[in-house]
Amino acid sequence: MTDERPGAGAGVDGVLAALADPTRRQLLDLLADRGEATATALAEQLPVTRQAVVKHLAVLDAAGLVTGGRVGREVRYAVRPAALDSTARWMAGLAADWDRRLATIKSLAEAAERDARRSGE
Amino acid sequence: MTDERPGAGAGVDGVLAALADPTRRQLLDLLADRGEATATALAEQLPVTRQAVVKHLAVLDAAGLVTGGRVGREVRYAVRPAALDSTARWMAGLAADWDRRLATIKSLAEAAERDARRSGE
DNA sequence: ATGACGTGCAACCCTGGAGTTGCACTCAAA
DNA sequence: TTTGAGTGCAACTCCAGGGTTGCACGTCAT
Repeated sequence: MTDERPGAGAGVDGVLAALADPTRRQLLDLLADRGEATATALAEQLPVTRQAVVKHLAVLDAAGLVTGGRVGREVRYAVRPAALDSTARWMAGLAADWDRRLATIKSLAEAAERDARRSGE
Repeated sequence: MTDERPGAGAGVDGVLAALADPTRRQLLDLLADRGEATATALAEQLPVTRQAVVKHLAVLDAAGLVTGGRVGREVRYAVRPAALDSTARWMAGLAADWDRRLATIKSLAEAAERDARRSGE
């Protein structure tokens, strides 16, 4: 894992799914603080087992929110803001799109009502 | 539900949890297209029951992504971009924050290394 | 008034994922 | 070469939630 998919804005649902879990968000926060940490170290700061942390890190890694690098006999994980950032942009774009569509629909509805008022009543 | 909590940046995890489900995203897309629709109408466009749609709409409503209004014997739902937009901002802020923290940590590490190199070796 | 349509409620499966435990493996230091 | 710390793998439990079915309740039109 930790593969660098180049054209990937496709990771959005992965990021969303990853961010949906509170423990995972907490994990990311811890990582952002320390810069680097091993699964065991992180587990000590959380009310869960190391294994649980490992699984979460795997999910985060698959979502591109985190990278794991081996140093000797331990594995250091670090946060990577890129995926989060791109998802944020995607989301902002979506919000803008909704606004656009809703505005269009609203204006159409108003026009239709004007027409109806003019001819029918 | 559909309560307008004013100071709410607290809805973020609600929005994330809501957005984590693909069906729910699809539902939001359909709603953004039509502007308004009933649960039954939406269910016809999806491979799931009306009941499933109702549950999803309840979740989306609780997350503030959707509003339900009663018109006669039917309930019209509409998308509301506000919550999505605020979450997007929150996310962008978080990404920026991570960047900041990582930069700080990196510079600290480099400084420490310089020191070590100067005195020790 | 009565049938048809739309909604609401409740009980019920069933899968996925969060979490655990136990053990085997690897690497570094004594 | 042992000893211990850190990791990896696998099987297992448990429950939240996505989905369904069935029925009761309101609401509009005829």
